[in-house]
Amino acid sequence: MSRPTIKHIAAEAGVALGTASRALSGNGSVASETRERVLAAAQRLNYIPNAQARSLRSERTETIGLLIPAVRNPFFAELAHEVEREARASGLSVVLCSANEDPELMREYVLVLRRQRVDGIIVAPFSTAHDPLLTVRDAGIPLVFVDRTIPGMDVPAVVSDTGPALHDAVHALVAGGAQRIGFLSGPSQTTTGVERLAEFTDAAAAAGVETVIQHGDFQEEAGRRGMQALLAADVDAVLTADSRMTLGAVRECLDNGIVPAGDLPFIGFDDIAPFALLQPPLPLICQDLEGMATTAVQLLNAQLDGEAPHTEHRLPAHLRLSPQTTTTEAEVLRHD
Amino acid sequence: MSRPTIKHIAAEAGVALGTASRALSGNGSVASETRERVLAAAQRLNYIPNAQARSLRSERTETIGLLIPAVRNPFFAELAHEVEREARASGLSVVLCSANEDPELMREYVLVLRRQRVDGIIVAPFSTAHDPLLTVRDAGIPLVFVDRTIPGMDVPAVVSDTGPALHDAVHALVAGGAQRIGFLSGPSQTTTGVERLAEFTDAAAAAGVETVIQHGDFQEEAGRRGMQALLAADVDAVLTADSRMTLGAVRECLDNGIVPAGDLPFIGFDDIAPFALLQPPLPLICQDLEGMATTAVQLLNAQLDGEAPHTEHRLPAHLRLSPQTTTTEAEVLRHD
DNA sequence: CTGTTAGCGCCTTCAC
DNA sequence: GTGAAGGCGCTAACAG
Repeated sequence: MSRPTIKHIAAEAGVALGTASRALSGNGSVASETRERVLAAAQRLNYIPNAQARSLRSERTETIGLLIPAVRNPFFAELAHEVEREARASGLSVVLCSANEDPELMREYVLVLRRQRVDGIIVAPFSTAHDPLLTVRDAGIPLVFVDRTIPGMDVPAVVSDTGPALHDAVHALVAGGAQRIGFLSGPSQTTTGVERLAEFTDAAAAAGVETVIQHGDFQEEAGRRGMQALLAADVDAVLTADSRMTLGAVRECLDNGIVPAGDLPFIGFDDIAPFALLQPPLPLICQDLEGMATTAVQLLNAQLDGEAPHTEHRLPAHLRLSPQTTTTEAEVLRHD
Repeated sequence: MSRPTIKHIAAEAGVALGTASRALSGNGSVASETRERVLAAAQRLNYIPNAQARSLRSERTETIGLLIPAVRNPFFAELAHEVEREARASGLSVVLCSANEDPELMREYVLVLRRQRVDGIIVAPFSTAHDPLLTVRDAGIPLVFVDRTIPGMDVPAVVSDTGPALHDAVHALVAGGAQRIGFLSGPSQTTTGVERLAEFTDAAAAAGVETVIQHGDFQEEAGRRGMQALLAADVDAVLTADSRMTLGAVRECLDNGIVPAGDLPFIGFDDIAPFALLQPPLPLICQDLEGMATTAVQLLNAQLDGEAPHTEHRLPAHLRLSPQTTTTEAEVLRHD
């Protein structure tokens, strides 16, 4: 037989279709004895409700979309994991769309999500092609930005507050004797790129230390090139602004026989798995991924409940000098 | 206004609902002039078809499920990426379910996928609790195993053929002077655990080299413990059977001041990003992830087309001595 | 409390 | 080539 429907189980239980529906969904009142019979029938026939049909009626799919640049990027894999966990806690399923850093693909995925009538979308915006997201917002589909935001789009966003951590990092490097810090910055088209650069230059100015800035596009290759340039510019310490570029910079160092944080003072960005293999441990600026995911899902849920949450939420990042260092130690260091 | 439906665009174009449907879906014949009008109306109203309603009729969601132990595991993140790419090429969307290594969660996700009426499921089985998968198969839902298989379940599977690569690896270690090879093996409840162990012991016997075997559960912690034991057992070379345990073993080595493949001959498993940061480069047994993903989607598509594909597909893995080494070099080595 | 009925948005016969 | 009508599985609103 084809998949059993509510009709089948109603017949099996000897009740009307509507009664079976009420018994199964829990909405509306059913005599407990009747409900038992219906549930038993459902069990017997291995009934599994059809989510399509249900959402056709209810205008709700209990499904959200998560749009990220790439699952292969450990930072976003981790984010996806946390978002999924948090969404499940609210009874939401997640359709994960990994756009492979391709704006065209992103446009396509937005369409897929809209066709699937997801209840809302959490997106880590990575392209400068914003029009698909504008369309989503204008269609009234609940939207949340995570990791990055798009200025002027008036969409709730959850991002990291990296200022204090970058400040701590600069001071830690200076305390270690740095006089000329190289900074691998993200692209100036992104909010994170702009902010972190400003935060770094502020901290460096305050500490009275010389700086060399290299811009990149948040990709590993840019990290390599940037690192080459920094080495050529003869910096005596390095600070980075995202995980991919850190990866590239580290590899570039290693290829040149330089051990990051060993031969050259180095503070990286994001606590992703690869860095755990470095010897000595790489000091890192760590974002609160779990908090970001939790907040993002909450912001989406708030919109699903008809609220209009504040536009920007900032979660503190912190400097971690070694895997054993606690936040407290970093705090102490900050207040030196 | 709420989201436009076919009815709205039919009205806008001044045709009947059925005609609009035909024009939009391309099924059935419509005068080209009429089609133009309908398409224009759809464009004007920003019409986006409702996938739920469509699949309610068509009994097809054009969506497949991908069930993996964890996205945070780079091997599976990579697999997810490749599956998604290949699925998209066949016009299928992927619902990614990352079960966080939890059998209970896996059971839950299977239910979600069935409620969503996905057309089929690709799963990397990781639990010994097979009953949810049995239920899927018995319900006649197309199913494909990837990475691992479950003996006796008669489900098409695509796995790696690691025999030749493990053989090469043993020979490479012996050629390097190894006399007592430690092997970090997976659990004996998994096909990959059993097979790779057998392949290793065969190769070791053929090479006449002593072996020390440590079993683990494919988790990083097991890799650490296993490595401790191997060090205590005084092995002079190490070979591993999966990426997670390799990670753990490498970290354990580093924590003890031993450089894998530097101080101690070491061949790891799977070409995941973290290993790229190791100095010297870690020799690796590399699986053909792209091939596995492609084949898995093909096997699923074949079932969707009513075919009954062969049960087991094996794709060759190969030994890569360094990132620059080509397959050819490894081939040469094998035929020594 | 339960049965009946009317759609949700779409596709697909059937007539014309 | 086009219009009208029925139904996919389900929920909700209304009678009884």
